[in-house]
Amino acid sequence: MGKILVADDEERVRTFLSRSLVADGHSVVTAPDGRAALDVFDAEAISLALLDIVMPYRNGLQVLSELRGRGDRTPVIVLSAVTEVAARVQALDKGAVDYVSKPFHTAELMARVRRHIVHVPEQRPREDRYLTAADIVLDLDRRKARVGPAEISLTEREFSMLAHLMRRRGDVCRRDELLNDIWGQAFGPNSNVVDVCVGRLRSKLRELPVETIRGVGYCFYGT
Amino acid sequence: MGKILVADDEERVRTFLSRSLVADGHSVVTAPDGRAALDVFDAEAISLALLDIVMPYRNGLQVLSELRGRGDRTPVIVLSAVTEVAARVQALDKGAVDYVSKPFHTAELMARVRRHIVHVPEQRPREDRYLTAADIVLDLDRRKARVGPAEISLTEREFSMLAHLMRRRGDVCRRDELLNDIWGQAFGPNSNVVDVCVGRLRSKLRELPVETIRGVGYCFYGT
DNA sequence: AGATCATCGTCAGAAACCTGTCATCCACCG
DNA sequence: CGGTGGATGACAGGTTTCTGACGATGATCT
Repeated sequence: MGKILVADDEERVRTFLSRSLVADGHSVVTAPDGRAALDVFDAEAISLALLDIVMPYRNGLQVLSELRGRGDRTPVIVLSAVTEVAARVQALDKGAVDYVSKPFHTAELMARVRRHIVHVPEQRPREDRYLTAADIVLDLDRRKARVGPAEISLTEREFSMLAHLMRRRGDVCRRDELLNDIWGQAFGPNSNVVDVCVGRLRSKLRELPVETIRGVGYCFYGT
Repeated sequence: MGKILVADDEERVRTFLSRSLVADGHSVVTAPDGRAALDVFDAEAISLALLDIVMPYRNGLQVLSELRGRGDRTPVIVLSAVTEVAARVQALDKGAVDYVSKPFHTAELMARVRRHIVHVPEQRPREDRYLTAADIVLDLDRRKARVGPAEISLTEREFSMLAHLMRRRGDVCRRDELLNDIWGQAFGPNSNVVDVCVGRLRSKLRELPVETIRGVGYCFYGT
């Protein structure tokens, strides 16, 4: 039976995970960075990998891509402190079997491990902080949008809305999808919050590349 | 080819999920409670199930147990508003492939669905977003037609009409066929909606390769 | 505490838009 | 030349979306 690879740059996390996994009856190898992780794959029979996203040399997603590129189908669970939906989607689409965000509950993680034991050229070294599209730079930490020279501050709702639209740029976001993702299910379908919010956004950011798809929702076009 | 089963006691959630899944190219069946969910498994080919935990008659976990008891290995994703770790662990140990807690983000859930689905649906393998013929590229999501450099937006009706003609390019579409396929049978044969719609289309898209077959209907010629 | 301010959901009216009908005109066919 | 079927422009009714005003709420400041 193969081992479980734990790759994380933090010593503390590595030992903690090792201990939990061993206590659960698995055998474990660890690696402190992406390069080392890949080396482990060459050297040992790995039956499941836990990869942190943030790591030196190669991040978890890059390791994942490289593995899949080699045709290696070992199940991978991606760990990350990043809660962004985009990261999750990216990881899963790249072939991770699961995505768990830190802080995680040990028992849950162990259950997920048990479950799965028996997978872009888009380099994103550390730029998780800014979301850019079509002249707009959205600062995810400060909740501000920069359009050319001007910096515009957004309210909570406006910010979530814009971020969502920008992440899914090119795709049509249905009204109910936006409602669900930004407001949660606390709203009846007869509310026009979404429209109002888009309206406010449009009046703050002149020339916002968001078009209305009548009867459906909105779409952020532009690269 | 199998469908995705959505079992949840809340109407709102069911329709929301259906819509999202359909938009993602899957076909969907729903069930309002556990008993109905099991019936669906007997009646249809299901390639993945989304089960809410809280449901009448049988809850999601019971449904899951019963399925596994029968030897059915269909992947199941458990949904729940319950955030307790215990519930998660239980679900995963019972054989769920994933556990997603509400409120969830649509894009993430869709990614998880894509991840776990057994038979990739042929409805929309994702490249089907554009329909191309004779200099015209039709964006099926945004309801827009691109002719050379120009992008023209279409109304719902115009869009359906053009899509229909383009898909059946080379064939003659009879008037009553179009009426039936696009408008449904709610129209008497003495209406000229079809003509008007084609007319509007022709005036929006100059050089539309659609010819009139006198006494019969219309035909999109061109490759 | 009281005052002030920003945020945000609701609402109602306005604006924009969609779409079927109709009357009229035109092209084709015999 | 008459007749039929198709094209076209105007219009009206209905629907969707936008927008500005308002009030509730909660945070911040004095």
